Amino acid sequence: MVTTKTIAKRPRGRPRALDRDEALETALRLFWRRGYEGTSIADLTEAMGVTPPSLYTVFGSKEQLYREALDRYGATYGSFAQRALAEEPSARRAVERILRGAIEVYAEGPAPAGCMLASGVVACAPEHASVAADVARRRLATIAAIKARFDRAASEGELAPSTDTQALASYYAAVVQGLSIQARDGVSRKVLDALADVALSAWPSSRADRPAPSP
Amino acid sequence: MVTTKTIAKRPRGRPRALDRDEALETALRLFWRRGYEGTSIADLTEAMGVTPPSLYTVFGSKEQLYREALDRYGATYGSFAQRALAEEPSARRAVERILRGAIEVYAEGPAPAGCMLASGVVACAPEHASVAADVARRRLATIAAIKARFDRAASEGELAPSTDTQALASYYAAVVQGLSIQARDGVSRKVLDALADVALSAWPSSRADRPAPSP
DNA sequence: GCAATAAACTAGCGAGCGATATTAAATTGA
DNA sequence: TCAATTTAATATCGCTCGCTAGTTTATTGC
Repeated sequence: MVTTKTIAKRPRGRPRALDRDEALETALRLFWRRGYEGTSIADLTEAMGVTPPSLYTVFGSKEQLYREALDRYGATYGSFAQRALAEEPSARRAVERILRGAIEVYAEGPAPAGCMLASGVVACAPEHASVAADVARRRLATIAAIKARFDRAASEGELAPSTDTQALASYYAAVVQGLSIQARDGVSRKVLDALADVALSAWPSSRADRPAPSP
Repeated sequence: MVTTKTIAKRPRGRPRALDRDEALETALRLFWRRGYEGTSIADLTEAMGVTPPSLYTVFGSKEQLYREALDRYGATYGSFAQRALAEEPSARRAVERILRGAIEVYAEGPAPAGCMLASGVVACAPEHASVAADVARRRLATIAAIKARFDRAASEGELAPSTDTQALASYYAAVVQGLSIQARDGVSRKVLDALADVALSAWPSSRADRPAPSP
């Protein structure tokens, strides 16, 4: 699925000069840094070292290439969230790992800064509405994944059964989205880490045993 | 400063047919909804009901028009934050009003959704780097304004002197930025309000009197 | 009324956009 | 060796981009 398997006998015609995987990584980084509308076919083909027809033969269209780049982002740089949700023993620890992982990728990533999804297509021309809807869907899916982990935590007793898991998931997703913007704006890693500390202090069990005081 | 004063005697030539203020509001809404790169001069002139030369006579260039639209946004739709910081008696109440005000504007605004600044130019083509830098500068200025209010609160005793006001300001700014993205993605106002409740529970004085328990 | 002034519109600039028809090059099967 | 097959590069396509030179229209001062 990732590459043309070397097992299959070489097909008939002229062999591919363009390495699909490598070209996709190149596209990912360009789209990540410049966004969908800010990246042109000329930018992409130049960075890949090919001419437009090759790109279109392999990827179909700019929009299809972008979606594949989003898939790849989710499977690589952006995979820290679902890995944390799947691997950590508690929802609380998963959230902490997500925030630290986000800072790691957003502030120290390969070249750009911020999240390709959170800081991807947000406002755009109406002719790109379907791309924007796709990106929005992926963002919402991340929130849903966090909520699912919180629901499990509620059923297991880690969180009170009355916990508003939807709100809590949206909340931590919002923090991650804010981290993405501020990482791009050049806010230092030290401040981002302290920001995450504050965000983690809102975890319900930290205050479950007493009512919130009114200032 | 806002309009050509009616006191001054009419200038010599043909009078302006394009209402500057009205045209700027039109531009603001288009840029807000579609972003800088997603809005074309043709979009703008069509919506204003004029031809390109009129726009260029009045506003100079697309980039200058965008910056003026950002100014106008800050003075109108986006003014809730600095008004809250200036008017509320405590930093805590200012923060609460900022979050509620953000939800109000982002989820119920005139037509678009989200914040023109937070969801404005984030990733873009290198030729628009100066616009991106301007937008980033405005976002950072908002954080600085919140921090200044927190510093005052620390000096007045509302916050502990040891409070990391920079982190706390970045944190609430991040929440607002996340609200902007999620409002655009169609997250319901009910969830956004509950999200804000969680965010407010991280306010330091809510937990200042005891150490955070480790789960 | 008429020159001066200023803003409006017509028409189109050069450049870049995403995408492709056409042709040349490289490999396999017979 | 050579037809068949597949990909790569050349050379654009039609369109839209931000922007403007040149002309027309509306108003004021004299």
